[in-house]
Amino acid sequence: MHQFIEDLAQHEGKEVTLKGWVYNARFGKANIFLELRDGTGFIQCVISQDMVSEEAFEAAKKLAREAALKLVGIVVKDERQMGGFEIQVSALEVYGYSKDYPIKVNENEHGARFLADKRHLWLRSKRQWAIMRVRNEIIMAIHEFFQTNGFVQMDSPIFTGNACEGTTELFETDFFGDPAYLSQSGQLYAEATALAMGRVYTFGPTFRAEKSDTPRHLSEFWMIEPEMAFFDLDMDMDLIENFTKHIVNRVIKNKRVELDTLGRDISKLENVNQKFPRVPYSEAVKILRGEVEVNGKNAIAIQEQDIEDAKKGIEEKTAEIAEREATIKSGVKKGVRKFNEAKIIVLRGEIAELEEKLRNLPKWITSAKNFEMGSDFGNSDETVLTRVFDAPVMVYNWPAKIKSFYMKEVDGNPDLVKGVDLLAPDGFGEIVGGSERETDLDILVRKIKEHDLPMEAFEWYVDLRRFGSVPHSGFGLGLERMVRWICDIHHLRETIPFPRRYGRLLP
RNA sequence: GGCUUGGUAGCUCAGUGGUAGAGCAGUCGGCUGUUAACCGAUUGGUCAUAGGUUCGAAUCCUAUCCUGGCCGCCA
Repeated sequence: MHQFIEDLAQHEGKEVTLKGWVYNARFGKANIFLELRDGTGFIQCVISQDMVSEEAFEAAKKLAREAALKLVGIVVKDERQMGGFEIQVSALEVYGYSKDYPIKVNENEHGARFLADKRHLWLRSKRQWAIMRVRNEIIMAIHEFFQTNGFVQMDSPIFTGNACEGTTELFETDFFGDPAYLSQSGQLYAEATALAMGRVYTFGPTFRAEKSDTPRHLSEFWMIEPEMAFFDLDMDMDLIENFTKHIVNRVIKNKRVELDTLGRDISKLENVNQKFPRVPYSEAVKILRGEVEVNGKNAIAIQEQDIEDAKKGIEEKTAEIAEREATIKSGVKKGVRKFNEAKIIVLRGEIAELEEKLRNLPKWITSAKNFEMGSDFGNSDETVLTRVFDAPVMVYNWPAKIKSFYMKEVDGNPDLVKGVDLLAPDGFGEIVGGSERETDLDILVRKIKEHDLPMEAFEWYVDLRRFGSVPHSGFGLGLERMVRWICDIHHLRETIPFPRRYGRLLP
């Protein structure tokens, strides 16, 4: 039996056996410092020449990044270390050596393509480790929330015979000779199970065949879809708010080390602990256009300020590069030169990002200012809109024509439907989409026809309105989008172990 | 699908008409506690591919392929 790094505080001063991999190694004449990882954490292990056998020290000299080994040693308190402890090694045994490990300790020194090709190894990096641990915590928080609130998990099928909402492109497969499609949503099935079980949720993979090559899309992702009988839109929004708060607070409580590793500003996450603003679509449009301010903040003005900040940033960074280049040319020691050269590369990268911003922001402002009442928010519109809030914001009562057929009409205003989107702050955009469902048989049938959907494929769904139709609501959460927001990650490809997206099927 | 940035050593990049460069990784040596360790030395490149302009092309032009980013479609 061996111990795990995350439990070492319980073993202070005692001997432990650890099994893991060398994350990084530093070699001195009489001391070798191994940063060991075992999946539960990272810890520095010191191998001193006079504390281990000659054979063991010789074996340790040959270790390189990602070599696998067992080691025995004493847990020693050391304030300099990240976890507060280190291991003074007394014995070690190598399982497998490793040579020329391709991924650097600082993974930022690699391009996206290179890392994607090495995903099977990239997952061993500290940053990826932290993301996957947060992802797991989010999954646990989701199950905990529903399981302790009377919900039953009811899986929806992955093979389906029809396009559920009739819009998105699906992956077609062969089901004993008939065409079958990989599920793009479990919602319609969740409605059926909710009317059987009361309150349910699905938790499963979802597939979309759109050729969307963006930071916010995957071809295969995980979706959670609760559905509740006897629930209206207001209750749905309450649930979305409580659910989101529960997840974020549990991650903050249990995954602090991982969030710190990711450099996540936790105070921003703590902003969820306030009432989420609830804004009708029509009001959101006015905010987006800059016609209405929120807490003294104007959406358009914030973007214009961003442009000025970006320009200023480019000037400052350009000046700093010139200064550092002059320092290098003036003839300095190698260490100083190297330091400055590394800084210059980082600065150039930052300038490239700011220039990208300068190319985009004017387009975003134009899009926001000229936004037409009745159309759907684009990605940049969501970013601009959410900048005036510091908590997630719920936009509700949407135009019927841009939402799905199953959403319930707003009483007295059939042009609007009782849908709600939860938009995360800081430009992370839509995380949750939900609605109160249409309960009236005749209206639902009319809408299916209006959307040109094949009635025969929806007969079973319409049955739900024939036999004890009740008000019911639900929502869908994209798991990876939640991970992305909580971890503050730019691209969804880092939020799932093996991302499947347009142009990427391996590894 | 549209717009756009790039392709130079295993990795990340500089070089923009005149002899192919740096850091990291690798290899060798040094160093009594290192934190992306440090110090010294060293290996490594048909400058994406094809064609063109030129006395001379990594650099200019054309085409093709690949890549990063933004938008659209959406969770």
